[in-house]
Amino acid sequence: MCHWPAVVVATPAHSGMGDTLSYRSERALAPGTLVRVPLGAREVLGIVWRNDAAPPEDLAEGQARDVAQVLDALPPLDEAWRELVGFAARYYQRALGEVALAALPPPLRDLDPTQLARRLKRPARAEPAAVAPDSARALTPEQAAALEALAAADTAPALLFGATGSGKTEVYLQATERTLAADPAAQALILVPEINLTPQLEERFRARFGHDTVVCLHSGMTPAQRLAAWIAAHTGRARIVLGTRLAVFASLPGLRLVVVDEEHDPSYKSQDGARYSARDLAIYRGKLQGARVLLGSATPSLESWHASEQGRYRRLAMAARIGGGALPRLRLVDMNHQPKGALLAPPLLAAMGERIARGEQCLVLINRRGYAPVLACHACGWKSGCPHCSAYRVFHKLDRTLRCHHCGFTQRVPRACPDCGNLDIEPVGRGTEQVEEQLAGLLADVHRPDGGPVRVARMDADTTKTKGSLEAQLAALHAGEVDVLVGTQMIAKGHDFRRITLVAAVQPDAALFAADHRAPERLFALLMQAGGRAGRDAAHSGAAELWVQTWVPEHPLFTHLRAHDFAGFAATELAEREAAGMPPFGHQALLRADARTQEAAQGFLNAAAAAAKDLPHREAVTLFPAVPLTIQRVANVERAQLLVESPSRAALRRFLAAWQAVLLQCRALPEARGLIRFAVDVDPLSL
DNA sequence: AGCACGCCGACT
DNA sequence: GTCGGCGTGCTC
Repeated sequence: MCHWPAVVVATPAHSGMGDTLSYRSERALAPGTLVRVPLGAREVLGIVWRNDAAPPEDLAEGQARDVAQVLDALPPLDEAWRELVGFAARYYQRALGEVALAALPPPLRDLDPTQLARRLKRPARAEPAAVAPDSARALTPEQAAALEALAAADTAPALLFGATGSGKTEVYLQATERTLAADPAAQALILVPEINLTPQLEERFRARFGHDTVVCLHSGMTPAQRLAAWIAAHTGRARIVLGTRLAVFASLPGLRLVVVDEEHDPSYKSQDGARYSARDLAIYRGKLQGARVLLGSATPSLESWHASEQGRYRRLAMAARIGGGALPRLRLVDMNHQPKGALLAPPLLAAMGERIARGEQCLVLINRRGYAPVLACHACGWKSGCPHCSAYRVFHKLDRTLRCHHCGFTQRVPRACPDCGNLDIEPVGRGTEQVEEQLAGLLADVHRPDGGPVRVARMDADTTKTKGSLEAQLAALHAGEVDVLVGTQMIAKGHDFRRITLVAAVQPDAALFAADHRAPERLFALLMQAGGRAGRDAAHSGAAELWVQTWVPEHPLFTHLRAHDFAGFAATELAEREAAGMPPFGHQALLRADARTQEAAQGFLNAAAAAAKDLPHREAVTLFPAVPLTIQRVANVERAQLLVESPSRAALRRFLAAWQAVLLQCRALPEARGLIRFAVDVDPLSL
């Protein structure tokens, strides 16, 4: 008796192969079983998707090869997991095999059954479950109400709309606690947007639930750590998985609760490979597996907010800060009335000086790292363009380099203008390095309570790239060794800074006029989040301020920000979206192309549009002409995209599915000569 | 995606 | 004369 398992292996959609490959096996293999199968000259990891009684008809006699090995030390991946992966592949227009294999921890790919068995036998590290005494268990009335609502029979996803400092984390902890207590096999998945945010949450969860109950899953872990964590989740030994977007694919047979913290954060959308949204998949997974889904944010995505307005999600609001502290007061600085060229306006500097003199801390936010975004020659007009990208190289003064932030191309700063030899080349615009450098001088007259000079520190991707440096810098801040912290948006996120009473956004205006329709939404979230860093200590919160320097103080975004009125802001934005047929009222996908030349990229896209003429649901979608990306060339690759819109999500998905085969044919067309790759981005975050 | 096979430039 | 550049094609 012979079986014909249909096996999924790692083949991208571009391979033009079917979803599964048929192999031969002596044994019946349950769906979800991991196997090693021959593929060409290699032997690769595969997942049994079905167990067929006969080989497919189109497979010539004797063409099927034998399953090489069965990794049966591992329980098969359950049906819910396979359905999640299948859905993600269909929805995001990628090959099933690519999504399925990418969802497994990388080391699993080259482990034979013996090695795997050894890994499984390895006992869990016996570290003491240091359950710390818990000080934060007392709930505010709003937290208690949110937890009660979450426990109700209604299984619709819940949107925890909680102000910064309202205690969302405690709600996550107690929701998890209740979930685990209700069922000895229950598991919980906690998603956070950034690796940086896992350590502090990990600590809180481990303190409450014990060390071995919790495992982390994110791309910053070593392959061996990831494998161990994945196995612990898959076998049920770990009951809480805490991780970034890739953790949404963790195998969790007992999943009963999914938390998506800061659900509005764009990091949940993958930008390469299958471009999935971990937040959206978490919702789907919850439905699939009968798990509660809890989305948390002080500034929800307009998609989630809209769903909660319609009643598809339950909205649980927590407006009050723990300890009754007030949210920071908005201070807008109209830059039209400030001295020309001022980096920080005098009133802002004065306010910072007062705070520092009182022993309080300030945060200065500027969303550009480096010293200046461009270096320019005023004699001939030369600018520090990148030879490989259509972007400027950023001037980094500390190491005297010009660095392209897109392709990484780095050179020493030229002594003179490379074009005309003029010695007088100057930085244009400002970045974190410059703000840090100048602040020391601007605050020279200010003294700390102990009489010492003001201490300014900078935190951005450049100062935190070595391991442990982020932690060290945060520790220094907590210890009060820093009076002013200058940084990019990484300092706005999540971290709990007790003694900060003033947060300043130095030049946020660019986002107000960006072509990207989501830019205001992101700016609002960033400013709310940044402001939320101030006044977390209730004793100081009365005086907490969020300063924003702007050339357009009359912008409606600021009116809503001043009132901490997210609902008002969302209503305005949603009205605009509705009028324009944009998400969440309409649905979008992008077809993106990378090529040697812009002509080839656009040639492919336009040919693909033309070839879509007779496809199903073509009349339900709008195809726009191909256009170059804002940054048209990166690392000598030309980039273009084509927008697809439809009022119907289902029609869009079906159209895209039918289009896939056509796209493969279009790459062979003469007008696509020079095409390097293409990809479909469903529900893109930026156009 | 890998990994083969396959046809044209600078090296031991 | 070979090593190796990446173009094209295949993988049950």
